[in-house]
Amino acid sequence: MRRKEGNKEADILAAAIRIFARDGFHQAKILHIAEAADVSVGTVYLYFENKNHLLRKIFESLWDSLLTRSEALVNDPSLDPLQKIDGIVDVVFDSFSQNPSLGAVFQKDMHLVQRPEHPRFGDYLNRFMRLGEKILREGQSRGIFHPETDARVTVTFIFGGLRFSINQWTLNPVPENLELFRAGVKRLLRGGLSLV
Amino acid sequence: MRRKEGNKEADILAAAIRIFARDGFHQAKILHIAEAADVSVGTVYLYFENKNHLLRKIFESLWDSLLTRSEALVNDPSLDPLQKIDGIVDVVFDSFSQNPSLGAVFQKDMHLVQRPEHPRFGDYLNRFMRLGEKILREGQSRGIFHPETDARVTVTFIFGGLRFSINQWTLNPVPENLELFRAGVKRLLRGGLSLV
DNA sequence: ATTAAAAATGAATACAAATTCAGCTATAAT
DNA sequence: ATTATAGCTGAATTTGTATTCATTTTTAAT
Repeated sequence: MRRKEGNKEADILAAAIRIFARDGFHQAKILHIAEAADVSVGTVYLYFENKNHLLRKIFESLWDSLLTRSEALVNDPSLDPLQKIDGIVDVVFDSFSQNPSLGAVFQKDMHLVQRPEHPRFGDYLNRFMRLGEKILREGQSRGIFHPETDARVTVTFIFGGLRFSINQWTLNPVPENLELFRAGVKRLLRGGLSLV
Repeated sequence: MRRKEGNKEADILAAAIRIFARDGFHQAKILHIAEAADVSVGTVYLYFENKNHLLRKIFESLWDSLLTRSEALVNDPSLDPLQKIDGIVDVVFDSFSQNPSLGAVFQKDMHLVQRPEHPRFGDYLNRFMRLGEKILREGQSRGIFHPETDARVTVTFIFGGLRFSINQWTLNPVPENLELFRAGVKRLLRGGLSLV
């Protein structure tokens, strides 16, 4: 028998993230992913059924990580709602800080898996949104958030803002800039623009 | 000679927006666009060089409209910075209220034209962002916006939030929901989440 | 009525790239 | 040393669809 050397599955997945980030899913060529992973084209198909599965795997593990961390945060009774909002911002930024390419894929290609034929991915997003809404409603019922805030609308806006911010950061992914985004977003969410 | 009947160019463009919105640019078939526009495949190529040009035309006219209206708003001396922020929100929502499909394309396919080989589209986005930053800095120098707000970061977040909000609205594009988004976003931007 | 040429058609073509698979390679077991 | 077989390769195949263009249709002018 022959033994597998290294971890080709992980190498291919990491390469796919880089190539999808650079070229976008549909422009990305399997040959380029194979080259970036230092394997042959055929090997990509030994580990992944096809190109679409590659993308789905990327989003599955991303959502798993985002949801696991966010759920822990939301259910932590030692945190107040404002700390939970900051925590969600941290969860999202920290999920991409070590892998800017993943952030670019998250922005550019999420809609490719979010289709009626793959309800799983719609569920992921809904679960994430519901966590956000839960924080907002908790803050409202405790009297520390504006009562007239529409939770659904606000969470949608925040999700879009975070996602695009991450994508813009990936254009020049230096850690200092991510910290600027992190602080700026928290500031805006807490207090808004207006001084009064 | 034969005379053109109707306005096929406009019909094709409108059909392309619908099909791109439904299927995404790369999944969309020229045949489906032709059918939706009630013309033949060949006719699409009489009016547009190729599929990419179709997408570029959509974004060109969208950006022209967004920038023209936003520039007028930002340069209106009768408005204070907070009114200008509300105005930008209105400009964006109003640009899609009559055509939800355009909103879906704006979210899903913008990155396809935003590439180094088409600097024009990078410029459009930059111009739009600079208008937003101008409003924020004006508000800060007038002492009505938080001085520690980072204009670039904040504008990026707002842009992403608006774009994703529009896209979520297009999933169920009833006017009442758009008004919920409009009011909710303005509320959040003005005062943030926290009551204190 | 006939004609000229613009407008429109859609079957045929071209082509890019995803996917396959027959053959090759490396290694664990004997 | 030999063998069996899992792991890997990449040229050849298949597939899907964008694009072309020879042909047909329409209508304005004569």
